[in-house]
Amino acid sequence: MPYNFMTIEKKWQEYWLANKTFRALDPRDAANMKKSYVLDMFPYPSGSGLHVGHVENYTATDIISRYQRMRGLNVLHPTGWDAFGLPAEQYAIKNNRHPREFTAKNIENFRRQIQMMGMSYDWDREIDTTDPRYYKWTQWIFLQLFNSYFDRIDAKAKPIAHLVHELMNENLVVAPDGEVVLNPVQEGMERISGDVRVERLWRELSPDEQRGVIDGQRLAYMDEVPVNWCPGLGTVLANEEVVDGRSEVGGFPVERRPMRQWMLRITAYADRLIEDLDMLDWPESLKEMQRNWIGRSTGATIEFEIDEATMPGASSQRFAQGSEPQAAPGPVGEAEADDDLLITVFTTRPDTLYGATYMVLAPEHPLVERITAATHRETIEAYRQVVASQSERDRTSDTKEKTGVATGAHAINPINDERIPIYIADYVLWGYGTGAIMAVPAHDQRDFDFAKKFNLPIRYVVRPAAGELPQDRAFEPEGIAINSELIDGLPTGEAKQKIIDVLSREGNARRSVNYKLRDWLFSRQRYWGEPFPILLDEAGNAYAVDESELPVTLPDLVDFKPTGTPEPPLSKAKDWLRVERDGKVFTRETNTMPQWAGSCWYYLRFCDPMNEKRFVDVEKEQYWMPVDVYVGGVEHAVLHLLYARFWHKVLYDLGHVSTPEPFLRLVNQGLILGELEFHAFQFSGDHAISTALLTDIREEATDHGVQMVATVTETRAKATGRRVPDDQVEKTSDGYRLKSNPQIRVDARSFKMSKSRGNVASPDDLVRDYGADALRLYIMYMGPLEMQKPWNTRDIVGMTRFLNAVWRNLAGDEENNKVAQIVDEPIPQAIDRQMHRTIKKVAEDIETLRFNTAIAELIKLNNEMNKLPAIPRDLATNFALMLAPLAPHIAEELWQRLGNTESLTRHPWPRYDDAKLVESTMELPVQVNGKVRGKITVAADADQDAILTAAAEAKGVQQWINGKEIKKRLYVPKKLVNFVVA
RNA sequence: GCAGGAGUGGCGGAAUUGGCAGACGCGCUGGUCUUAGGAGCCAGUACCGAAAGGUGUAGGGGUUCGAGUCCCCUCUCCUGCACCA
Repeated sequence: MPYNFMTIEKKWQEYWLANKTFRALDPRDAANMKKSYVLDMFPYPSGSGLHVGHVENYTATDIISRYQRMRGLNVLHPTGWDAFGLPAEQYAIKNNRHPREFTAKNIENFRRQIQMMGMSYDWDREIDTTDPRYYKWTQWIFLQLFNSYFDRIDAKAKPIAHLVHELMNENLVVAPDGEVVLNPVQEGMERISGDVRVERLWRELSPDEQRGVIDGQRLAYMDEVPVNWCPGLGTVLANEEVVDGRSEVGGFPVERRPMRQWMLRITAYADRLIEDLDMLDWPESLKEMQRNWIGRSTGATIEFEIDEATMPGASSQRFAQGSEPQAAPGPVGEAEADDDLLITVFTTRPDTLYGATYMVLAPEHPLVERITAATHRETIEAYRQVVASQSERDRTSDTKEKTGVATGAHAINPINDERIPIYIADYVLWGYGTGAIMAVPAHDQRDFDFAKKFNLPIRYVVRPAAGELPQDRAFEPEGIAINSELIDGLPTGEAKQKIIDVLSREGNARRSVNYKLRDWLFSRQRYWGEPFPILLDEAGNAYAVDESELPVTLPDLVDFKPTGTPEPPLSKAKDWLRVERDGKVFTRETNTMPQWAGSCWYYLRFCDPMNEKRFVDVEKEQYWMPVDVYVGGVEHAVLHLLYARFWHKVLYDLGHVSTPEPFLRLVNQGLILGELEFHAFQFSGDHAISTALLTDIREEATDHGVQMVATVTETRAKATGRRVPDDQVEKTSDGYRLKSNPQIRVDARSFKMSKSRGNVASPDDLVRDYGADALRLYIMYMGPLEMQKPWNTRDIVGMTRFLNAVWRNLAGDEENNKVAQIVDEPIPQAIDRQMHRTIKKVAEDIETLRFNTAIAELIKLNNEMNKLPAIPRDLATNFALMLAPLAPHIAEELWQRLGNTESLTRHPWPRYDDAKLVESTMELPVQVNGKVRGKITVAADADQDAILTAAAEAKGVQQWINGKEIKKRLYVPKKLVNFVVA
């Protein structure tokens, strides 16, 4: 009869809850305890409940937390619910329920499941992002963003009030493009009057202009941008919610259309978000993902004049066009004045300027209408319409041939005054750089392909430092400049500098930095999200709701369905909508915040979750932050983790938090895949196929669900795979084959768990069948935390056996009257040494998150205990303590049965004695020419000569060295002996 | 294409300042106890070989007394990004 995990686990879960065992102490109560903040990525409480991936995540941090409590640390280990979001809302609409009701039910289920796993959260700190007491502060932080701007000189956020102050004092002035810059007079320069580009003083602006300048600087601002509008769902969608031009939920078509939206100025933080990665202990791959996402590249912006003599009939008449372009994120303002027709390009290779033989504008570029020759208008317009109708995916498909059309206009290359034609083409993206390029076909493969197709000249201006120039493709690496008058012979690095220097004297170029990152589209036309704390006047100007009026609660709508138009559902809340302030009528902002909002700062709220006066108490924030270990899935590598860092930095700049980064150490747990599947491949019919012909094995969706298919190379036919049980499969030298018919090849692989595949492991079922402790152990034992690994239910039984054996050794089995013998005797020397080794190893392994080997050590020690006729009490005690972080329920029960009355949660981790680790003798392998031929056992303090002598005489060694010249005798201390013979 | 990670028995995986490859678990084989066992216990389990011995960490080459580990080349798989100028 195995131990009754059902009863024991329930008992201890109730005990922990009732006694608030895992409460973190506030700094004032913590004396001089060292703190540790151990955080999970808190769950979105979906309808399908806890996933084994959650269990992996939360078990890992639970082990760390429990271990650190035993180490005497004050541990903050909280959880909560990231509960706003589209799935709940969709479900509610479909089932005619309120999302709040559905969300509450899901939270309850998640809480039950998490508690059933024995997670040691401090439940007094539970957070729900949909609770007005929480989102009050989400709104408050939004107002911090709204009321701040990014000071480019100090590279940090400051209050808008400070900006106004500086403008009024004329330390800052307003540039023609609306940017705020240092007053040149203050810099000791004179303002040049009559220049179109002159900066203006604050007092020279009208009130409306002043407002425009201020609003244009806010970190939270409104702008007209193209968004993913999904008429079927009646909402905009984030890019990640759009798959192949259709909504991920429901599969409705998604179109790009410009809408006035709230944006957050994350681009201002691009550099700091990259630089500060260096101070973080995060996986290198994840840092790289963030760097790539931000996509910083350095180079130059260069201005090309348009040759107006070549624009016969070009007019400023507007084209009818579907989508309006987004303002260029590039640092150089657009040339607006009519007499100043310039194309600004960004390039990372200014050294190839002599090789620029044409230019390309993105089809959406506003200059296109102004420069297109009358003779080209029709083709240009037709092309622009084709592009506008294409989905993002069609447009960026990599197999696509280059397309484009000429505008008939020409530009002047500023370095050599050459006239070059201007095209539009969809391979130039409006959203990146300035939306225009100088095309250098000799040194950019894309330009090369385009030039070939349109018969444009290809001029090599860089040669490789060694070797030949290619003939049939672009030469992209750096090299030595050629055919480039001013820079001939210069290596690429110097050539770049010189070109920029020369051109910048004329004002035609400057060094610049470009980013892929765009400002964060922060509003959604949904009901189930945080309302913006914003009032709009009749002109559409935004005003912050007074802090004293927070939270702006989500109105309790009966009809919260999308309107079918871009008008958000909140516009139906007529009473809520209208607000009067100081005799003026305002309308509330009816967009809501995206799901990311709540998770951008939840880790701060955990420090002080009940505070009604502040989002987090100063002292508590200083004590707990930063998060010491943060564990979660890699799916949040760029979105959540970038957004949260951004918010944190804004709060840091404004003095609200004390650290520049929120998460010091971050670990991604590896994905748990479904069980290994075997698929046998054959043609339809019974013809076995020569399996060597099978290639490109993959999944394919059919009417009957997902199935495996493979291409048969020579015939280009398809073979389908049928799933077979593993006992029908054998491994051969050349992959897996069917036992019954070795002709048939079997493909073995694991897939992501999914309902449609039917390979989802359910924590509820597993806990019922094996218990929480066994499940925790199994998931941690599967392999290293960070690694992707396949599920295998069959293996869990190993952990069940282990726990049963521990139970037999330490608690006995009362029903079979085999009560374990716990004796108050000293621990026998051999097992004592192993116990000390285990104490050391398990601690090290938990600290380095190698839970799999920690468990292996405990299994080994228990296997040794099996052999003892009776278990010494100290050994039993230490074993229970070591097991506690990993399998807490059984450990508490054993601890109690060993005579302790209090939970072991804060009992000190057992100590090991270094002296006990050393052995008096050691066994050394003896190698001859690097091969092990024998073993010797010698005293641990034996000297080298004695060891070598013993080794030479060892059994099994003699025959390999007898009669041979020993060239070398190696003794690697405490490792081995090696004889090198001729 | 670019970037990052990985490749070790039938399966999951151990072993890293270079030093006994396969810890530990699953599975499997034999034995034992049992009315029975999805329980327990004992023994075995990388491959070839009767044995002696030989061969083995995706493949090839190199450094070294000694390489899963370090260096070079190649292959495969995973993950992310992808016309980013």
